[in-house]
Amino acid sequence: MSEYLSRLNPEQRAAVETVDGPLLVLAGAGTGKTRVLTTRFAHILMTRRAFPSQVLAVTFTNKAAKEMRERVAAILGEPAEGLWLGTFHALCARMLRRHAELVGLQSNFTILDTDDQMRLLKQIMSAANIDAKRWTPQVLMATIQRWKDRGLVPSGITAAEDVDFANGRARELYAEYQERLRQVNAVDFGDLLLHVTQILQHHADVLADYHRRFRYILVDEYQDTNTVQYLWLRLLAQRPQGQDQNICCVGDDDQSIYSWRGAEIENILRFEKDFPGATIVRLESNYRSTRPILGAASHLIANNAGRMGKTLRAGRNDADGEQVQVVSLWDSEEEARMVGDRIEQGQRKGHRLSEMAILVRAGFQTRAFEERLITLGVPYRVVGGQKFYERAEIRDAMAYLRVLNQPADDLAFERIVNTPKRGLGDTSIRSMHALARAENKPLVVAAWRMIETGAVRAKPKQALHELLEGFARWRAALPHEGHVVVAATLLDESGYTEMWKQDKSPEAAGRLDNLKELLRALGEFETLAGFLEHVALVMETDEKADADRVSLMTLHAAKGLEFDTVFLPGWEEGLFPHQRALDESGDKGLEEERRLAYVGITRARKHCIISNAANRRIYANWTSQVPSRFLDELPEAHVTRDGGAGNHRNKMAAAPSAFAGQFPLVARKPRVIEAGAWEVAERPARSAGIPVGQRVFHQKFGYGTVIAADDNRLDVEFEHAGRKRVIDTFVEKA
DNA sequence: ACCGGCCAGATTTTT
DNA sequence: TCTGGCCGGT
Repeated sequence: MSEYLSRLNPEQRAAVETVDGPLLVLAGAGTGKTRVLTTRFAHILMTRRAFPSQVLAVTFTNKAAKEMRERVAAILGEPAEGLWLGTFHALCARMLRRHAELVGLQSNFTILDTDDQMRLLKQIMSAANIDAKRWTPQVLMATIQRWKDRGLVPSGITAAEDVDFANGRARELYAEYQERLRQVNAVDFGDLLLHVTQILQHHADVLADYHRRFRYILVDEYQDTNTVQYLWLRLLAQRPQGQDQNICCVGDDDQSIYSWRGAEIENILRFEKDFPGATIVRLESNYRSTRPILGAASHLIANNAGRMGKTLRAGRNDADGEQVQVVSLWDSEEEARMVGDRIEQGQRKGHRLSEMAILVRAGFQTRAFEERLITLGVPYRVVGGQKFYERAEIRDAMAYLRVLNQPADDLAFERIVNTPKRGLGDTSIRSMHALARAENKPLVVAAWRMIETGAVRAKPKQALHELLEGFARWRAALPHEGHVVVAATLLDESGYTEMWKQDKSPEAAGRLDNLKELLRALGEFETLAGFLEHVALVMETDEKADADRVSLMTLHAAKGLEFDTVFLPGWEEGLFPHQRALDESGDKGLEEERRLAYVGITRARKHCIISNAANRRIYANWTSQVPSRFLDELPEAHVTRDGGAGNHRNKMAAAPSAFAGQFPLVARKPRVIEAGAWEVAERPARSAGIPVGQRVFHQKFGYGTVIAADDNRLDVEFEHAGRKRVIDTFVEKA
């Protein structure tokens, strides 16, 4: 037996060796999904069932694609060349470049970023006289994206579906948007899938060609596919009667957390119907986490209806371990202190910071933890957040490069024509637009025309002339000077770098560094066009995961990662589950939130600490928070509860737990420390019951008398500020 | 053409 | 509380 097969357990082997016919692999968290996928890929090649170019392997992220490529190469013992392995978008971009003319594009089309899309939509909306206050371009963009996710072209949208926006004009605006994109030879992300699907549907010869080419199809994270991705896959996988449909989809319905982006969990639930005769293999042996962690996660997710059904078993020999801990705290600041303290304790025990993570529901939550970690001097990194290629200076520079590459890229030209300021305001740009539209020519052509005809004032005219001549010069220099040198020259001569050198804001220096980094990245590509394609599709730089740092990120960003220790703060109603998910999607929304909780817990290998705060500052004021219903859904057998502060939901938890004190980490120590040493001046007494009639002092409102008390909230008649409701920890007895 | 002040909004975001 | 987008003044 081949060596690579011997390393698999029986269920994994079944998933690898079932090569012919449709196969769905339901892979629970930590069950070796990636190993199965890559081994299967290699197995197909090793057994000579197909050449590398005859396998189509699709992922959602570039990271996953990269990892698969590397691991397949490792098994094969040589770099895997000529593969069709990549993200949905990258593969579609590749296909679309080959057949662009079938949808009215040229093969050198531009892939727009969201800024460009937004600008285009704003133009279209204002041209259509839509009240931008009532109907925002953001909403229109989301609407169009959702249609594209569903594989709908403008003509495919029924009037009934078009009622939400601008009195049923969204469809018309969508059509106009698509038309404008075609005029500027550009596509947005959604178009990559949409156009290719259209091509495959309407051009039998093209489809037949891909059918001949792809003998095996592998799909990762199938639970996250949206409708258009599903259609695309089905078109490629479906074969005439009698031929095997060799499609293998790997996924986990319990980890579907992207419905708000158009993902359809139904796709995975419906697999057997879509592909009759499909085999289903379940991977349930978890090699990542301890038994209590698996027990907690399984018990929680069992509250969801409509699952494929799957039970995680502990596959590790050392699976016994510490209970999952639920810690209830007074407020969000105390929560941050608790997490910070435990991180320090872990550090003292020799745990690596890179093996600890704080996973939050919403981005704003990271701030409290950042502040705390800074105070403690604990290095951390925030994963996600603003990406390199989303920064303004990078987008500007990219726009310059796009114009250099393709003069007809109107959106890019528009972005930089007055950046840095060249005295070209609204008026000049609008007349430039008008001319371009009238003659159906790109903006640059219109700009030249305006210079020739003197349709602009002297000052803007000269600035424009200088810019256009610059582009001609830089473009001419490309062949002999190379793209890196030309790019550097361009940024200097256009005045762009000078703009940031003049800028006195504290970020300016960093921006100049980023521009240097951009040039370095550009140097790794042989052509400018290749670089632009890469940036449009990848949108991330290779992160150097060098230093030993705590990771801070959203639960969404954490999918697919794992850590020894995971902190899951903020388990409070309204925050997690998030109110908006409940409002907008009801029970479905709740179930997705629960899956998110499941994803969070299953990131942990050994220690999982869940917390909630009774009070949290949201925007300006303190709000009292009800503990999350998910806390009640955790099984007592695997959970230790500590700290009753404000735990209204579960009275039992307020009583000392039978396990309290058994583990050093569970002790109430953190709270004792903070009470004595932290913010004593500002936050003196923990209420300890302030009686009605008590005279009190408040930092902001001054002196007053308590007239009513309701749990932790006090109604106080202040001598100067009047009657206010305050949280009791904010006052002291006077 | 540009700057400063005011008001609304504030989840998640693989490409 | 903080930020970003829009409007009105210079």
